[in-house]
Amino acid sequence: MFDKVLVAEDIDAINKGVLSVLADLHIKDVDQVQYCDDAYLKVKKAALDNAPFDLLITDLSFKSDHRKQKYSSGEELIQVLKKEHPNLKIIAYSIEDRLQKVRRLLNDFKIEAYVCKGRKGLIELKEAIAKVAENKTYVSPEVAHALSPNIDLEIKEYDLQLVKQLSMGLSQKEIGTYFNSNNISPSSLSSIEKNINTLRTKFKANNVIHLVAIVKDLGLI
Amino acid sequence: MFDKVLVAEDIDAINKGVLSVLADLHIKDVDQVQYCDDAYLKVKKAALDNAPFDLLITDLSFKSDHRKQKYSSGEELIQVLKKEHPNLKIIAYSIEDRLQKVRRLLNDFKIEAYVCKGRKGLIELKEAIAKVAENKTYVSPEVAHALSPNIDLEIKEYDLQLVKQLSMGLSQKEIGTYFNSNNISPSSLSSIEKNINTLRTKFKANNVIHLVAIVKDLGLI
DNA sequence: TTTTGCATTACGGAAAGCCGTAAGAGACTT
DNA sequence: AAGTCTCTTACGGCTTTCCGTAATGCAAAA
Repeated sequence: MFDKVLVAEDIDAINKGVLSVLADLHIKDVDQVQYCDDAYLKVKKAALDNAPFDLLITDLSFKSDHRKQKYSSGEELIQVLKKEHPNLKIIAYSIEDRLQKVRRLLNDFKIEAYVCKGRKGLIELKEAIAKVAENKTYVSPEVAHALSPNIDLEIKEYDLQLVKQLSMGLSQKEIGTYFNSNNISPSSLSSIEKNINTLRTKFKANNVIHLVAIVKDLGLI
Repeated sequence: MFDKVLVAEDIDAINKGVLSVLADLHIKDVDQVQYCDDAYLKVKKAALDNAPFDLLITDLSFKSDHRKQKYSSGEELIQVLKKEHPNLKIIAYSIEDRLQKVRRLLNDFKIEAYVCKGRKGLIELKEAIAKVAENKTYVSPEVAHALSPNIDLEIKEYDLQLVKQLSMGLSQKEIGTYFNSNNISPSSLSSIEKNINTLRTKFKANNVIHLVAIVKDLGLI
């Protein structure tokens, strides 16, 4: 089991819940922060002191407040820590259940576990900690299928860009010139029209406004 | 202080945090549910048994899962409980910090306190419980200015309807006939165009897509 | 090389949306 | 009663979007 664990989570109530789980597991050396930057600093400091953390349990989204932060999201924190401290194991503990995000964290950032905050989140978290301690990985059942290779419901990066630009108020012509100057292809008005049309039927949207609303509701942008 | 308290909150970690606060306050009789419907039933049952709850602490949004629910949000729960059990005091405990929502809960639904989940949420919750026990109200500092009378940034119900219909994919002409058949005035295409235009400048949107995206981001629809 | 398939681009007519102007309707003042 | 102000509606020209068709380019298959 782990000796030294850091918990990064802004909401104090959740923090308390996570700490209780660690207490259940008889992990003595537990530290806790409410800002990403603090997490980064604590990890750095512990490594310098030759007493590094074994495990980081972190939220993904942190409320912003008066304190200016270098790292404002758990994802940024994870990315930098995984690079600078590859031995640190990381469990993401988040309300987010979007498959694409889960996939990126697991496949690209190589985190050890992904646990969804939910009705049984703490139970799953406990299980995740045990698995990770055995050098295994863990993913909450709600999002476990994120890893199955045959999901084609995902929206491609290009389409995401497209809808995002639309949501930011650009006309289709403007998007074309924007894509063109940023070497994003295809960039012709015609292709953009065509792609938007495909997305519209894919998402069963009556028009572009509807499309953007749907995609926003799905949390894709 | 309160004798019998019910906590409605889907995420177990937060639930745990809230319960620890109630334990700190030496409140013995505490019950806890993870679904709105369960909260409703427990309150009903307790009232029938002549042992009603004094206080309900409830989240506003609940994750939906396999269990079909009659009440799917804390707001619906609050609305019905305040009507059927006017003596039950209610504290909303939510991540939501939109002023309009806070106002509606406090002014229209007459809840006793509104606490934002945040870095000091539990401390504020403790304070809120104490205040409410003294028949006072409490509002978290982050959203306290929701009650100040001079906020004119609010969007009127008509405009809300308008943007909502747009986000649902109706054309402006369709919205006109819809408004007409539902006795919402004005309903002419021209007026709808005009109102949309006003909203666009108000929210500094380049076009209607942009407008809907902005309004959705603000959580107004 | 030729063929085939797919993605990209071009174009043009129809529909929807944008915007300015102006006419009608209702309420309130003088 | 006439005037004023505001909200609503109507209309016309212009732009953007929509959608079908067709041409071009490119790469894998034959």
